Amino acid sequence: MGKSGADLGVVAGLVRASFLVNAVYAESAREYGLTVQQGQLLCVLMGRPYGMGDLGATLGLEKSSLTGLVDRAVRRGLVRREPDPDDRRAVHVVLTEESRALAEDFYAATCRRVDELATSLSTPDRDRLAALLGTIVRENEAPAVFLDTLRR
Amino acid sequence: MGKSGADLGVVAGLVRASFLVNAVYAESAREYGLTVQQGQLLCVLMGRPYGMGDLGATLGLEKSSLTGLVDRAVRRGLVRREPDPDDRRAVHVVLTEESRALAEDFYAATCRRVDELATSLSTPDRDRLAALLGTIVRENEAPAVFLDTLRR
DNA sequence: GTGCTATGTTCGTAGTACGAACTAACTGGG
DNA sequence: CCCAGTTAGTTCGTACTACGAACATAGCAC
Repeated sequence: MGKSGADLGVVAGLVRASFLVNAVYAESAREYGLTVQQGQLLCVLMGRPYGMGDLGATLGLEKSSLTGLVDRAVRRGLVRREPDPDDRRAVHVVLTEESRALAEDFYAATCRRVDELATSLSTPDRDRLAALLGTIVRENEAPAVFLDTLRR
Repeated sequence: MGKSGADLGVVAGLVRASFLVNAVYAESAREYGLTVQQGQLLCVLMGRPYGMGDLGATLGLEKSSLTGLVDRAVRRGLVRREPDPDDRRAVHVVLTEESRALAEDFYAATCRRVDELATSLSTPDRDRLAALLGTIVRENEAPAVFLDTLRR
């Protein structure tokens, strides 16, 4: 079976829903004077500091791309590079004190907006959708680009 | 209720699933020597020609951004600007003969990859997911950035 | 036919993303 | 101890993305 029947429905649904999420993410970022990538960086770093290597793997970027992203984020005071005490080549990228609040506001605003995309669903449908997407995310090892642990 | 319980599950699920879809889309585009935006442009134009205005609305871009995207696509022979016979200010952006095949290959490859994201779901679960995402897409009037009409 | 609006383009700026080439630091074998 | 090879990040050049402001034309309404 695999590729027949309602399959295209799933595919088009996923692609178009992604398009909506991207738009909402961009709108949120803009509201906070961030680019999408900077917003994503903040959301990742809310969880914990990362080395450049891990950060690139998480965001799906080449290291050369990441250097620039972090440079610009440093210039805007969003993050800091801290030396790794155990490895003088490595750095830890960390949120600054000022940007932690910004990151949390951005995160909350983005959650609210994404949540609103699903307002037309009933509570049980939301739960079903969450479970189905959860399976996809788990099976494909989507990195922690957006926290899940602040529920309630 | 609104913001309690498993809500964050839906939000994080949507955001992370989008991240997966974006990655897959980028991988597909790369395989065909396209940028993500050029791939998106081809997918939109597969349906029908668009004027710059409609195209910007569909892709969520300002007109000034679109001019450049179309310029580069023209330079690569992906699309053509045709004069609108009824309005000498307006143009229709159209796929070229050569790029139609490319667009269809890209579309098919992307479908395959996105489909693979959901291989761990049972057929009824896929149908449920398609229905739930369909509701979100419909309620939020997601534009036709990815065709849905080639279903069997 | 003279203002108003709509359709696109141009220009300047900032940011994104990549690969190739590079530097510095760690690591393991001898 | 030392050196070869690996690993962590940066630099550089190129192409592309996206925006707003300012612009030129063409249609439209009165």
